[in-house]
Amino acid sequence: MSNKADILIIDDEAQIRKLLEITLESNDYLVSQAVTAKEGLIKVANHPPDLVLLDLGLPDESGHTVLQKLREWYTGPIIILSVLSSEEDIVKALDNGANDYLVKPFRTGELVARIRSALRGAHIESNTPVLNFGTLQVDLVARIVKKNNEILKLTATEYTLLSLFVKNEGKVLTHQYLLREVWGPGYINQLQYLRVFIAQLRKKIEKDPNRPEHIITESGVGYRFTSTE
Amino acid sequence: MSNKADILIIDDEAQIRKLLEITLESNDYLVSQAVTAKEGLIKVANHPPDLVLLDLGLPDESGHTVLQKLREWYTGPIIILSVLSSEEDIVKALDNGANDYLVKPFRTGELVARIRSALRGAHIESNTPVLNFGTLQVDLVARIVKKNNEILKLTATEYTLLSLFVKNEGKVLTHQYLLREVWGPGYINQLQYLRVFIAQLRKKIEKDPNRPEHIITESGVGYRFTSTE
DNA sequence: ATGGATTGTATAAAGATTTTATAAAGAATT
DNA sequence: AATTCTTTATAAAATCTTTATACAATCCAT
Repeated sequence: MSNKADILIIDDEAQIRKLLEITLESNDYLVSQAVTAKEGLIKVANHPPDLVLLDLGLPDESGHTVLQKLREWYTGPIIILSVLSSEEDIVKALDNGANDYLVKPFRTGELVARIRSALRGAHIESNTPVLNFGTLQVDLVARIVKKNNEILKLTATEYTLLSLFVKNEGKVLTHQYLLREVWGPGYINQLQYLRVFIAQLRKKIEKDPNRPEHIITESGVGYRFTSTE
Repeated sequence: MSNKADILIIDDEAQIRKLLEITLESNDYLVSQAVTAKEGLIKVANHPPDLVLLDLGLPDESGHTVLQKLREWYTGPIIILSVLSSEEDIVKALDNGANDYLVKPFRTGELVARIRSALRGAHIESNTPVLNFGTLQVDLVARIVKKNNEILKLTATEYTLLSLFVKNEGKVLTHQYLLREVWGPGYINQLQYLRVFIAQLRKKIEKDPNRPEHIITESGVGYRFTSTE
């Protein structure tokens, strides 16, 4: 366990990656690299770095999409590097959870200072894409749910519902909110949908579906997800 | 009771201050202002804001010095706004503890996005506000009430009533007001409803429901919620 | 201070609403 | 065409709200 911070560069331009590699390594960082969005997401999931440098102009997927996917679970700092200099792009990236945004070409000294600043502000958190709730495990990246280490077969709707719950552990989620998020704004009156799927989810994830420990009913309001510990 | 973040502007240019004031207030922030370094430091000390916007070109003292003095104890986000665009200035400010650095003239949309990002990182918006009243805890966002750290099971009506009380701690709430807010305008004569639910709430939240410490009867008028400390 | 009127509390059964369980019909996917 | 998933429907169970009644405390005029 070295105390060097490791930084993942996601950028398709070889030149930029080389420049960043040299700059960062001479500043005592561990550097890993990814060329495509897909590769980047896999690398972050397999070995979450202390910081991500993300280019918005990737060949396979929009950088904004990558950012959103990362932010579903990755809590470390993400700094955007991009040739796009419009206010729209900058605001969008920052609001999607980027910590900083530098327009290419950038000055390496400034980049390194901004990296230092971002790492300083980063709270070291668990930061694993796998969330544990007693005997229940939820992997938000792989979209895999396990009970007692056995993979559960959830339908798309069931998974969407469960992911909302685990991302908001402890909070009461109202019927309306859940219906809007899972089925869309036009379905906030279809309370019955929700009831059926809550029952199905409980049947799958609870030890005893008749005495649920994870999905708690808040009568007249909604449901709350709790961990048993 | 407002949860607006408050932002302190330290800048000697009246024009900039006015521009920032209008921009920030229209984005629902509370704004205060200081014209000199000295005034700025005093204001931060007297009432630490959630975020500081600091100009480097102050008349009485260098912005870098102000930054260093602030960082001796102030841990909230500081964003530098400056006409100085040299890498040296930027690196110096960031290494002195600034969270971000924008070169003037800046785009207001970008500034506001960077403010949101900085506040997000400072966990100002994210942590749900938990109100403490002795052994009683109320989390209005998660909709969870705890007594001695145990989650209480409140019905929807009980929770609505309690939330009115905690939002108006110390104030006498009249029977009429409570009936109108909880049951609706058509129920202001149903004093009995209120009495039943006050009794139920007391049974759940009070140490000794016969000698209530939180929900105090104001005979002939209404009820008042108090914290025991 | 006493007694009657008002205001407040305690309790529980009746009524209404909400939730669960179950399963069949309809869509979508493979 | 078969399988899986989603929607709709219905009945039963559980929970919550309303209503009713009895009793206690407080207030106020005598």
